[in-house]
Amino acid sequence: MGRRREFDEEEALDAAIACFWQSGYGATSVRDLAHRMEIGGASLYHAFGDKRGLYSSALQRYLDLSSRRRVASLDAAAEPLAALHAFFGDLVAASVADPRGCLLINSAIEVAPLDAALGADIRAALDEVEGGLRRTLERAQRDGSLDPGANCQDLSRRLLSAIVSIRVLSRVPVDRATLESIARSALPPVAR
Amino acid sequence: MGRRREFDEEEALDAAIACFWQSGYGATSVRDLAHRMEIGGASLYHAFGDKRGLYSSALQRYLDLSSRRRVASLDAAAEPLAALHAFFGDLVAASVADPRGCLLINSAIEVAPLDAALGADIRAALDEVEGGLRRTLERAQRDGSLDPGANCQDLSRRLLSAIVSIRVLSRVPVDRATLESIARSALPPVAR
DNA sequence: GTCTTTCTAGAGCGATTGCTCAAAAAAATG
DNA sequence: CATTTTTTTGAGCAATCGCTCTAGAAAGAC
Repeated sequence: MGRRREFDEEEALDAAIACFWQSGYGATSVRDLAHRMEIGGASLYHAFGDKRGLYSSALQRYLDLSSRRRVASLDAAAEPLAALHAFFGDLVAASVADPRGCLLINSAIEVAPLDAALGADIRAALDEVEGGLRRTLERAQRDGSLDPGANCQDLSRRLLSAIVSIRVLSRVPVDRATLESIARSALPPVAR
Repeated sequence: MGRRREFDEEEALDAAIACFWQSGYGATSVRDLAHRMEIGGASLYHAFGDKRGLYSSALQRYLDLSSRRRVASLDAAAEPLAALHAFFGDLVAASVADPRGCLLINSAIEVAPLDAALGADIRAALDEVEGGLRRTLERAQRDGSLDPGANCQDLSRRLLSAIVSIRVLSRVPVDRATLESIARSALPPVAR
Protein backbone atom coordinates (compact mmCIF):
# COMPACT_ATOMS: atom_id res chain seq x y z
CA MET A 1 0.00 0.00 0.00
CA GLY A 2 2.66 2.48 -0.99
CA ARG A 3 5.84 3.83 0.56
CA ARG A 4 5.99 4.20 4.34
CA ARG A 5 6.59 7.41 6.25
CA GLU A 6 10.23 7.98 7.04
CA PHE A 7 9.48 10.26 9.97
CA ASP A 8 7.66 9.53 13.19
CA GLU A 9 4.47 11.54 13.21
CA GLU A 10 4.44 12.02 16.96
CA GLU A 11 8.04 13.17 17.08
CA ALA A 12 7.33 15.57 14.25
CA LEU A 13 4.30 16.93 16.10
CA ASP A 14 6.39 17.36 19.24
CA ALA A 15 8.78 19.53 17.24
CA ALA A 16 5.86 21.52 15.86
CA ILE A 17 4.49 21.97 19.37
CA ALA A 18 7.86 23.35 20.45
CA CYS A 19 7.84 25.89 17.61
CA PHE A 20 4.29 27.08 18.12
CA TRP A 21 4.64 27.10 21.89
CA GLN A 22 7.67 29.33 21.82
CA SER A 23 6.79 31.75 19.03
CA GLY A 24 3.06 31.44 18.47
CA TYR A 25 1.27 30.79 15.20
CA GLY A 26 2.02 33.94 13.24
CA ALA A 27 5.71 34.22 14.12
CA THR A 28 6.44 30.60 13.16
CA SER A 29 7.06 29.99 9.46
CA VAL A 30 6.43 26.74 7.62
CA ARG A 31 10.15 26.61 6.87
CA ASP A 32 11.00 26.87 10.57
CA LEU A 33 8.55 24.08 11.23
CA ALA A 34 9.83 21.77 8.50
CA HIS A 35 13.42 22.33 9.66
CA ARG A 36 12.66 21.58 13.33
CA MET A 37 10.49 18.63 12.37
CA GLU A 38 13.31 17.37 10.15
CA ILE A 39 11.09 16.79 7.14
CA GLY A 40 10.72 18.44 3.75
CA GLY A 41 8.10 21.04 3.09
CA ALA A 42 6.16 18.75 0.76
CA SER A 43 6.06 16.01 3.38
CA LEU A 44 4.69 18.48 5.88
CA TYR A 45 1.88 19.51 3.57
CA HIS A 46 1.22 15.91 2.55
CA ALA A 47 0.92 14.73 6.14
CA PHE A 48 -0.82 17.69 7.78
CA GLY A 49 -2.64 19.54 5.02
CA ASP A 50 -1.48 23.08 5.64
CA LYS A 51 -0.04 25.28 8.36
CA ARG A 52 -3.37 25.64 10.07
CA GLY A 53 -3.97 21.89 9.97
CA LEU A 54 -0.56 21.30 11.49
CA TYR A 55 -1.36 23.78 14.23
CA SER A 56 -4.60 21.98 14.93
CA SER A 57 -2.86 18.59 15.10
CA ALA A 58 -0.10 19.99 17.30
CA LEU A 59 -2.60 21.59 19.65
CA GLN A 60 -4.58 18.36 19.95
CA ARG A 61 -1.43 16.43 20.78
CA TYR A 62 -0.43 19.08 23.29
CA LEU A 63 -3.84 18.79 24.93
CA ASP A 64 -3.53 15.01 25.10
CA LEU A 65 -0.06 15.17 26.63
CA SER A 66 -0.58 18.13 28.95
CA SER A 67 -4.05 19.34 29.83
CA ARG A 68 -5.93 16.05 29.57
CA ARG A 69 -3.19 14.13 31.30
CA ARG A 70 -3.27 16.52 34.22
CA VAL A 71 -7.04 16.43 34.44
CA ALA A 72 -6.94 12.63 34.39
CA SER A 73 -4.34 12.71 37.13
CA LEU A 74 -6.65 14.87 39.24
CA ASP A 75 -9.56 12.51 38.61
CA ALA A 76 -7.40 9.57 39.65
CA ALA A 77 -6.03 11.15 42.83
CA ALA A 78 -6.92 9.50 46.11
CA GLU A 79 -6.84 12.81 48.00
CA PRO A 80 -8.49 15.35 45.72
CA LEU A 81 -7.76 18.54 47.66
CA ALA A 82 -4.13 17.59 48.21
CA ALA A 83 -3.92 16.76 44.50
CA LEU A 84 -5.17 20.25 43.64
CA HIS A 85 -2.53 21.79 45.88
CA ALA A 86 0.14 19.63 44.26
CA PHE A 87 -1.21 20.56 40.84
CA PHE A 88 -0.76 24.27 41.56
CA GLY A 89 2.64 23.69 43.12
CA ASP A 90 3.77 22.00 39.90
CA LEU A 91 2.16 24.73 37.84
CA VAL A 92 4.04 27.50 39.62
CA ALA A 93 7.31 25.60 39.51
CA ALA A 94 6.93 24.91 35.79
CA SER A 95 5.97 28.53 35.11
CA VAL A 96 8.99 29.88 36.95
CA ALA A 97 11.35 27.50 35.16
CA ASP A 98 9.86 27.94 31.69
CA PRO A 99 8.49 31.22 30.31
CA ARG A 100 6.57 29.66 27.42
CA GLY A 101 3.29 29.57 29.29
CA CYS A 102 0.64 27.14 28.06
CA LEU A 103 0.01 26.48 24.39
CA LEU A 104 -3.74 26.27 24.98
CA ILE A 105 -3.89 29.65 26.70
CA ASN A 106 -1.52 31.23 24.20
CA SER A 107 -3.87 29.94 21.51
CA ALA A 108 -6.86 31.43 23.28
CA ILE A 109 -5.29 34.87 22.86
CA GLU A 110 -3.67 34.65 19.46
CA VAL A 111 -5.60 32.06 17.47
CA ALA A 112 -9.14 31.81 18.83
CA PRO A 113 -10.23 35.25 17.55
CA LEU A 114 -8.84 34.54 14.07
CA ASP A 115 -10.19 31.02 13.49
CA ALA A 116 -13.68 30.02 14.56
CA ALA A 117 -13.12 26.26 14.35
CA LEU A 118 -9.94 26.35 16.39
CA GLY A 119 -11.68 28.75 18.73
CA ALA A 120 -14.35 26.14 19.38
CA ASP A 121 -11.68 23.53 20.11
CA ILE A 122 -9.96 25.91 22.49
CA ARG A 123 -13.17 26.67 24.30
CA ALA A 124 -13.97 22.97 24.59
CA ALA A 125 -10.51 22.28 26.01
CA LEU A 126 -10.92 25.02 28.59
CA ASP A 127 -14.30 23.56 29.51
CA GLU A 128 -12.65 20.16 29.97
CA VAL A 129 -10.18 21.67 32.41
CA GLU A 130 -12.87 23.51 34.32
CA GLY A 131 -14.95 20.34 34.48
CA GLY A 132 -12.02 18.36 35.84
CA LEU A 133 -11.40 20.96 38.50
CA ARG A 134 -15.08 20.95 39.46
CA ARG A 135 -15.21 17.16 39.70
CA THR A 136 -12.13 17.15 41.90
CA LEU A 137 -13.57 19.84 44.16
CA GLU A 138 -16.81 17.87 44.47
CA ARG A 139 -14.83 14.78 45.42
CA ALA A 140 -13.01 16.86 48.03
CA GLN A 141 -16.38 17.86 49.41
CA ARG A 142 -17.48 14.24 49.62
CA ASP A 143 -14.33 13.12 51.41
CA GLY A 144 -14.67 15.94 53.92
CA SER A 145 -11.56 17.94 53.08
CA LEU A 146 -13.54 20.78 51.51
CA ASP A 147 -16.31 22.81 53.14
CA PRO A 148 -19.61 21.18 52.05
CA GLY A 149 -21.16 24.62 51.68
CA ALA A 150 -18.68 25.76 49.03
CA ASN A 151 -19.90 26.42 45.51
CA CYS A 152 -17.79 24.07 43.39
CA GLN A 153 -18.85 25.70 40.14
CA ASP A 154 -17.58 29.08 41.31
CA LEU A 155 -14.48 27.53 42.86
CA SER A 156 -13.59 25.67 39.67
CA ARG A 157 -13.82 28.93 37.73
CA ARG A 158 -11.64 30.62 40.29
CA LEU A 159 -9.02 27.90 39.88
CA LEU A 160 -9.25 28.10 36.09
CA SER A 161 -8.76 31.84 36.41
CA ALA A 162 -5.64 31.29 38.49
CA ILE A 163 -4.24 28.84 35.93
CA VAL A 164 -4.86 31.24 33.08
CA SER A 165 -3.28 34.22 34.77
CA ILE A 166 -0.28 32.29 36.06
CA ARG A 167 0.40 31.02 32.56
CA VAL A 168 -0.04 34.44 31.02
CA LEU A 169 2.12 36.26 33.55
CA SER A 170 4.85 33.65 33.30
CA ARG A 171 5.36 34.78 29.71
CA VAL A 172 6.21 38.34 30.69
CA PRO A 173 7.67 37.08 33.10
CA VAL A 174 6.75 38.26 36.59
CA ASP A 175 8.42 37.15 39.80
CA ARG A 176 7.80 33.86 41.53
CA ALA A 177 6.16 35.50 44.56
CA THR A 178 3.36 36.88 42.40
CA LEU A 179 2.62 33.49 40.85
CA GLU A 180 2.69 31.78 44.25
CA SER A 181 0.42 34.41 45.68
CA ILE A 182 -2.13 33.91 42.89
CA ALA A 183 -2.12 30.15 43.39
CA ARG A 184 -2.35 30.41 47.16
CA SER A 185 -5.26 32.79 47.25
CA ALA A 186 -7.26 30.83 44.68
CA LEU A 187 -6.98 27.48 46.46
CA PRO A 188 -9.25 26.50 49.34
CA PRO A 189 -7.05 25.89 52.41
CA VAL A 190 -6.15 22.32 53.29
CA ALA A 191 -7.93 20.91 56.32
CA ARG A 192 -5.76 20.11 59.32
CA MET B 1 10.28 74.77 9.77
CA GLY B 2 9.08 72.53 6.97
CA ARG B 3 5.79 71.09 5.88
CA ARG B 4 3.23 70.23 8.54
CA ARG B 5 1.73 66.80 9.16
CA GLU B 6 -1.50 66.26 7.31
CA PHE B 7 -2.67 63.56 9.71
CA ASP B 8 -3.43 63.79 13.38
CA GLU B 9 -0.92 61.63 15.21
CA GLU B 10 -3.33 60.63 17.96
CA GLU B 11 -6.07 59.68 15.50
CA ALA B 12 -3.55 57.66 13.54
CA LEU B 13 -2.40 55.90 16.72
CA ASP B 14 -6.01 55.15 17.61
CA ALA B 15 -6.40 53.41 14.26
CA ALA B 16 -3.18 51.49 14.86
CA ILE B 17 -4.44 50.47 18.30
CA ALA B 18 -7.62 49.14 16.71
CA CYS B 19 -5.59 47.03 14.25
CA PHE B 20 -3.19 45.58 16.80
CA TRP B 21 -5.94 45.06 19.35
CA GLN B 22 -8.06 43.02 17.00
CA SER B 23 -5.43 40.98 15.19
CA GLY B 24 -2.28 41.16 17.26
CA TYR B 25 1.19 42.16 16.12
CA GLY B 26 2.07 39.37 13.73
CA ALA B 27 -1.24 39.16 11.91
CA THR B 28 -1.37 42.90 11.22
CA SER B 29 0.58 44.07 8.16
CA VAL B 30 2.07 47.50 7.68
CA ARG B 31 -0.23 47.95 4.68
CA ASP B 32 -3.28 47.17 6.85
CA LEU B 33 -2.02 49.72 9.33
CA ALA B 34 -1.33 52.45 6.79
CA HIS B 35 -4.76 51.93 5.23
CA ARG B 36 -6.63 52.12 8.54
CA MET B 37 -4.51 55.06 9.67
CA GLU B 38 -5.24 56.78 6.33
CA ILE B 39 -1.63 57.63 5.65
CA GLY B 40 0.96 56.44 3.16
CA GLY B 41 3.46 53.79 4.02
CA ALA B 42 6.39 56.20 3.91
CA SER B 43 4.61 58.63 6.25
CA LEU B 44 4.10 55.80 8.68
CA TYR B 45 7.79 54.95 8.69
CA HIS B 46 8.76 58.59 8.86
CA ALA B 47 6.58 59.28 11.87
CA PHE B 48 6.95 56.05 13.84
CA GLY B 49 10.23 54.48 12.74
CA ASP B 50 9.15 50.98 11.93
CA LYS B 51 6.38 48.50 12.69
CA ARG B 52 7.77 47.72 16.10
CA GLY B 53 8.10 51.41 16.93
CA LEU B 54 4.50 51.96 15.90
CA TYR B 55 3.43 49.09 18.11
CA SER B 56 5.32 50.59 21.00
CA SER B 57 3.72 54.01 20.47
CA ALA B 58 0.27 52.49 20.07
CA LEU B 59 0.69 50.43 23.24
CA GLN B 60 1.81 53.47 25.22
CA ARG B 61 -1.22 55.44 24.03
CA TYR B 62 -3.47 52.51 24.86
CA LEU B 63 -2.01 52.40 28.35
CA ASP B 64 -2.55 56.12 28.80
CA LEU B 65 -6.15 55.94 27.62
CA SER B 66 -7.14 52.66 29.27
CA SER B 67 -5.04 51.16 32.04
CA ARG B 68 -3.63 54.34 33.56
CA ARG B 69 -6.93 56.16 33.29
CA ARG B 70 -8.67 53.38 35.18
CA VAL B 71 -5.98 53.23 37.82
CA ALA B 72 -6.24 57.01 38.26
CA SER B 73 -10.00 56.67 38.57
CA LEU B 74 -9.53 54.11 41.35
CA ASP B 75 -7.06 56.38 43.12
CA ALA B 76 -9.53 59.27 42.90
CA ALA B 77 -12.56 57.32 44.11
CA ALA B 78 -14.15 58.42 47.37
CA GLU B 79 -15.27 54.91 48.25
CA PRO B 80 -12.39 52.63 47.29
CA LEU B 81 -14.04 49.24 47.79
CA ALA B 82 -17.18 50.29 45.95
CA ALA B 83 -14.96 51.64 43.18
CA LEU B 84 -13.26 48.27 42.86
CA HIS B 85 -16.62 46.56 42.56
CA ALA B 86 -17.68 49.07 39.91
CA PHE B 87 -14.36 48.55 38.13
CA PHE B 88 -14.99 44.81 37.85
CA GLY B 89 -18.59 45.35 36.84
CA ASP B 90 -17.42 47.52 33.97
CA LEU B 91 -14.69 45.03 33.10
CA VAL B 92 -17.14 42.15 32.81
CA ALA B 93 -19.63 44.21 30.84
CA ALA B 94 -16.93 45.39 28.43
CA SER B 95 -15.56 41.86 28.06
CA VAL B 96 -18.97 40.44 27.23
CA ALA B 97 -19.69 43.17 24.70
CA ASP B 98 -16.27 43.13 23.04
CA PRO B 99 -14.16 40.01 22.46
CA ARG B 100 -10.90 41.86 21.81
CA GLY B 101 -9.65 41.51 25.38
CA CYS B 102 -7.00 43.94 26.55
CA LEU B 103 -4.13 45.08 24.34
CA LEU B 104 -1.73 45.00 27.27
CA ILE B 105 -2.55 41.42 28.16
CA ASN B 106 -2.62 40.33 24.53
CA SER B 107 0.85 41.86 24.27
CA ALA B 108 2.01 39.96 27.35
CA ILE B 109 1.28 36.72 25.52
CA GLU B 110 2.29 37.50 21.97
CA VAL B 111 4.92 40.23 22.13
CA ALA B 112 6.66 40.09 25.50
CA PRO B 113 8.52 36.82 24.79
CA LEU B 114 9.71 38.08 21.40
CA ASP B 115 10.93 41.56 22.37
CA ALA B 116 12.79 42.22 25.60
CA ALA B 117 12.32 46.00 25.60
CA LEU B 118 8.59 45.79 24.99
CA GLY B 119 8.48 42.99 27.54
CA ALA B 120 9.92 45.33 30.15
CA ASP B 121 7.30 47.98 29.29
CA ILE B 122 4.56 45.37 29.58
CA ARG B 123 5.82 44.20 32.91
CA ALA B 124 6.04 47.77 34.19
CA ALA B 125 2.47 48.46 33.06
CA LEU B 126 1.22 45.35 34.85
CA ASP B 127 3.06 46.47 37.96
CA GLU B 128 1.36 49.87 37.70
CA VAL B 129 -2.02 48.18 37.65
CA GLU B 130 -1.16 45.94 40.57
CA GLY B 131 0.12 48.94 42.50
CA GLY B 132 -3.08 50.86 41.87
CA LEU B 133 -5.16 47.94 43.06
CA ARG B 134 -3.04 47.63 46.19
CA ARG B 135 -3.28 51.33 47.01
CA THR B 136 -7.04 51.20 46.60
CA LEU B 137 -7.31 48.15 48.84
CA GLU B 138 -5.18 49.87 51.49
CA ARG B 139 -7.46 52.90 51.34
CA ALA B 140 -10.42 50.59 51.78
CA GLN B 141 -8.77 49.22 54.87
CA ARG B 142 -8.25 52.70 56.24
CA ASP B 143 -11.87 53.73 55.65
CA GLY B 144 -13.10 50.58 57.36
CA SER B 145 -14.79 48.87 54.38
CA LEU B 146 -12.12 46.17 54.14
CA ASP B 147 -10.98 43.80 56.87
CA PRO B 148 -7.88 45.40 58.48
CA GLY B 149 -6.29 41.96 58.74
CA ALA B 150 -6.37 41.35 54.98
CA ASN B 151 -3.10 41.10 53.08
CA CYS B 152 -3.42 43.84 50.45
CA GLN B 153 -0.40 42.62 48.50
CA ASP B 154 -1.94 39.19 48.05
CA LEU B 155 -5.35 40.67 47.38
CA SER B 156 -4.03 43.00 44.71
CA ARG B 157 -2.41 40.05 42.95
CA ARG B 158 -5.65 38.13 43.18
CA LEU B 159 -7.48 41.01 41.54
CA LEU B 160 -4.81 41.33 38.86
CA SER B 161 -5.18 37.61 38.24
CA ALA B 162 -8.92 38.04 37.79
CA ILE B 163 -8.44 40.90 35.34
CA VAL B 164 -5.95 38.89 33.29
CA SER B 165 -8.09 35.78 33.08
CA ILE B 166 -11.31 37.67 32.34
CA ARG B 167 -9.58 39.48 29.48
CA VAL B 168 -8.04 36.27 28.14
CA LEU B 169 -11.23 34.23 28.33
CA SER B 170 -13.25 37.00 26.72
CA ARG B 171 -11.22 36.43 23.57
CA VAL B 172 -12.31 32.79 23.23
CA PRO B 173 -15.06 33.78 24.23
CA VAL B 174 -16.60 32.07 27.24
CA ASP B 175 -20.03 32.81 28.68
CA ARG B 176 -20.88 35.79 30.86
CA ALA B 177 -21.55 33.64 33.92
CA THR B 178 -17.95 32.44 33.97
CA LEU B 179 -16.56 35.97 33.80
CA GLU B 180 -18.95 37.19 36.50
CA SER B 181 -18.04 34.25 38.70
CA ILE B 182 -14.32 35.01 38.37
CA ALA B 183 -14.86 38.66 39.25
CA ARG B 184 -17.15 37.87 42.17
CA SER B 185 -14.89 35.35 43.83
CA ALA B 186 -11.81 37.56 43.52
CA LEU B 187 -13.37 40.62 45.11
CA PRO B 188 -13.59 41.06 48.87
CA PRO B 189 -17.27 41.34 49.81
CA VAL B 190 -18.75 44.80 50.38
CA ALA B 191 -19.45 45.61 54.00
CA ARG B 192 -23.09 46.03 54.98
C1' DG C 1 9.44 -9.48 -12.04
C1' DT C 2 5.37 -5.36 -13.01
C1' DC C 3 1.91 -2.30 -11.35
C1' DT C 4 0.17 0.87 -8.17
C1' DT C 5 0.31 3.75 -4.48
C1' DT C 6 2.51 6.66 -1.16
C1' DC C 7 6.15 9.48 0.29
C1' DT C 8 10.41 12.48 -0.30
C1' DA C 9 13.43 15.88 -2.37
C1' DG C 10 14.20 20.21 -4.45
C1' DA C 11 12.96 23.84 -7.24
C1' DG C 12 10.19 27.44 -7.53
C1' DC C 13 5.37 29.52 -7.99
C1' DG C 14 2.73 34.04 -7.15
C1' DA C 15 1.68 36.83 -3.32
C1' DT C 16 2.86 39.34 0.54
C1' DT C 17 6.16 40.92 3.85
C1' DG C 18 8.70 45.02 6.08
C1' DC C 19 10.84 48.71 4.34
C1' DT C 20 13.25 52.42 1.21
C1' DC C 21 13.98 55.76 -2.31
C1' DA C 22 13.51 59.71 -5.62
C1' DA C 23 10.72 63.32 -6.56
C1' DA C 24 7.04 66.38 -5.88
C1' DA C 25 4.31 69.22 -2.60
C1' DA C 26 3.76 72.24 1.24
C1' DA C 27 5.06 75.27 4.76
C1' DA C 28 8.46 78.02 7.59
C1' DT C 29 12.62 81.15 7.12
C1' DG C 30 15.33 84.63 4.94
C1' DC D 1 10.76 86.19 -4.16
C1' DA D 2 14.27 82.08 -3.15
C1' DT D 3 15.87 78.71 0.21
C1' DT D 4 15.46 75.27 3.48
C1' DT D 5 13.18 71.77 5.89
C1' DT D 6 9.68 68.40 6.39
C1' DT D 7 6.01 65.48 4.67
C1' DT D 8 3.63 62.97 1.11
C1' DT D 9 3.40 60.18 -2.84
C1' DG D 10 3.83 56.01 -5.50
C1' DA D 11 6.80 52.86 -7.24
C1' DG D 12 9.33 49.20 -6.10
C1' DC D 13 13.23 46.83 -3.57
C1' DA D 14 14.95 42.21 -1.65
C1' DA D 15 13.32 38.80 1.30
C1' DT D 16 10.13 35.83 2.95
C1' DC D 17 5.53 34.02 3.05
C1' DG D 18 2.37 29.73 2.42
C1' DC D 19 2.11 26.47 -0.78
C1' DT D 20 2.56 23.39 -5.14
C1' DC D 21 4.68 20.97 -8.72
C1' DT D 22 7.48 17.42 -10.98
C1' DA D 23 10.47 13.78 -10.72
C1' DG D 24 11.95 10.00 -8.57
C1' DA D 25 12.47 6.74 -4.57
C1' DA D 26 10.44 3.17 -1.71
C1' DA D 27 7.23 -0.34 -0.49
C1' DG D 28 2.86 -3.30 -0.75
C1' DA D 29 -0.24 -5.86 -4.27
C1' DC D 30 -0.22 -8.90 -7.98
